[in-house]
Amino acid sequence: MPKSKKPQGGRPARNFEPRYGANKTSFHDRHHGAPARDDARPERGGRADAGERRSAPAAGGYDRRPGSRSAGHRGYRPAEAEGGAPKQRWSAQERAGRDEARGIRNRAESGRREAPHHRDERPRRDDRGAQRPTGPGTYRDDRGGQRFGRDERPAGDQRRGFRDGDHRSGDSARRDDRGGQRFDRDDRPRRDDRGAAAQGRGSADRSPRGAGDRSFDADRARRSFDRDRTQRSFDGGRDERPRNGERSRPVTGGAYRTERVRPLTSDTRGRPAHNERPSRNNWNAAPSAPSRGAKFEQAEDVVHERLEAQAVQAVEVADVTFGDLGLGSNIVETLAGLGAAKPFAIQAASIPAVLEGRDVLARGRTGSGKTIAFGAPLVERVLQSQAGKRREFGRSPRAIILAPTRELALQIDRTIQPIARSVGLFTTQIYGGVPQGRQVGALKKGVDIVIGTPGRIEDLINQGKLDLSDCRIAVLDEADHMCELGFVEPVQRILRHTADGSQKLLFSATLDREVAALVDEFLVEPAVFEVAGEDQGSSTIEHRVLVIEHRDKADILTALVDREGKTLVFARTRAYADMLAEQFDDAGIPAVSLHGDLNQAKRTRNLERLTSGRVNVLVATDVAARGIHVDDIDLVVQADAPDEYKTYLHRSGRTGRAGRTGRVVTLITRQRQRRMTEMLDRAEIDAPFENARVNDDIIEEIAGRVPTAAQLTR
DNA sequence: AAAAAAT
Repeated sequence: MPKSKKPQGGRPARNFEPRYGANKTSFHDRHHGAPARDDARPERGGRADAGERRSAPAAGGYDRRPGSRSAGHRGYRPAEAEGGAPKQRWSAQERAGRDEARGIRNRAESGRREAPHHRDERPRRDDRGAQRPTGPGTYRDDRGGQRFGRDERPAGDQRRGFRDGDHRSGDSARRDDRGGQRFDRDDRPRRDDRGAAAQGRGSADRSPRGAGDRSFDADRARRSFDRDRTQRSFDGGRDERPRNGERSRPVTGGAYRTERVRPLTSDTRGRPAHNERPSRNNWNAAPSAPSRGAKFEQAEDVVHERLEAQAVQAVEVADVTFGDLGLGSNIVETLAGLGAAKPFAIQAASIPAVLEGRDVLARGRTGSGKTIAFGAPLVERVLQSQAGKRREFGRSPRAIILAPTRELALQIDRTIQPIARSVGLFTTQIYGGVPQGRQVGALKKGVDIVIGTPGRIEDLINQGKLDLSDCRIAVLDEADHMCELGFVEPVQRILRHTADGSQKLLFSATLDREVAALVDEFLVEPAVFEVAGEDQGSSTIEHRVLVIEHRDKADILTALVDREGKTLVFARTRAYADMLAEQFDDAGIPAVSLHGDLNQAKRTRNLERLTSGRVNVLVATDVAARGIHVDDIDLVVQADAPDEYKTYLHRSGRTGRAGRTGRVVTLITRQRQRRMTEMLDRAEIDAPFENARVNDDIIEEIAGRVPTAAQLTR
């Protein structure tokens, strides 16, 4: 797409959502199907505000618009861009997503064991097919299901009004409004764009798969075509894979199709908590789905069968190489240099799918190699899409990777940059807390892959300094987290700036229905992967819970971190993190903290101090809970127990990475035992609860200090 | 409560 239409017409039009008519109408509609509680939401104010602004852009908009109004000044944006103001009223889609996410969280936190009728207050969920009498097919269905049964919603809900029928009607309506120049895309917006990216530019010859690549892209288009035609019948008809128990887990993500990497073992554990756990089981409902165009079905099924067979025999996995998966030799070499000689399971599963151009949802537990799983094929694909083209000065990015924290964005770049550079592509980090200058400078020179956090990325988009219109791949790392309340809206807006039909990759160790809002709007027939057998039995992390007296807490913590290896301590608040770091320091144990109250320089430096081993103790808030990889943290201490099982999983996942051993200890008081039990149950973690006082041997043991060694080190 | 933009 020509760059020229970007800053002016293109982006604002893209943002504008004519589907719902005038603001007044949507406001009315908002009330129509929405329960009263909606009115109490704080977001409402913001939304209404945004809507107002948008309705009178020329008048009221300026005082709030950032940046200069005269050309040549920093932050200048042409007035026409006003229509593309970032803040908008919530679309039905967004609200659906928000409710979705909120519902999941609420259930996770409070209602897991509640009776099913609990959900009846949430009609949208129910008719998602969860309780549909049609049987397991409802769950299995990867088309209607994946779209969350848009055909099934009760009439009258505005949300459904938009979703009813082919979702493309909504898409094209929006496109129509953007102006005539986009009509050329209307018939096959998503697929064709993607196909063009790979096909039109000589990708196939470069691909190790050769001509196969071309057919895969064609396959994408065909599949989507098939889906459009046959969605209805799939909705009701494909019951061929009834899985026991699926109907009893209505809440979970059964709507997604899952292509298993290997047979699931955790499935059989039969924990009661599974009922309400929005993860694992339903993601594994079926190995591979014969749901696409029949012609290509077979080829793809073969691929998955192969993976499955290999995975069953763990030994056979070792036979797959990155090259086999479709990555070029430069990339393979670089991966080897990064220490990834052979693909991990999640990588073996997702790399081919990404290379095909499919949207992918993937869950692999912490430390299982997700970054490479999306990063390596992403680079390959960007490369293919540019094959034969000159890398122009000032070209706009072809891929974007979003992460929830700056440290994670940095870390992802550290992994992906060498891969990209090995094939002549450039990456840049775009995150807040640092001056824009360098980032903007890099963008001006031309960057192929952008890695960053939502705030700054959106900021630069709005300043007209980042153009995502040519961005054909978008990755959300920690996708479920990115779909949480404060995150999802900017993420959605950013994704809307990417090219029509851009490929979407969602990765997380705890991927669940929380991503529904995004999946619904942005993904087309995603492949869904998880690595089977990722239960505690196969984990290398040992979990323990210490039940302590509150007055002992400080001393016990100090005793726990007074040890040889690297220790990561999690605190609930920034202030407490600071306090603990200081306390440890005062006790002669060098420690630093990591949290959002620190400036970015300190954040980076403190994390680096742990990585480099200059300190062995880092006290962090949940800013460090997800994704952060420090090689050899062998003890994670939760000074405050987390509230959410997902947080527990991510925090504890800072240790025991890539098969190494690690230990997690959580401190709780007696009063918290019950909550803790429930949370561990959701996390599917067995951990002994042990009473501990300040000088108990158990603390020495957990710290890894046998008494004698302790004496030696003192 | 934390995180994510800058002001």
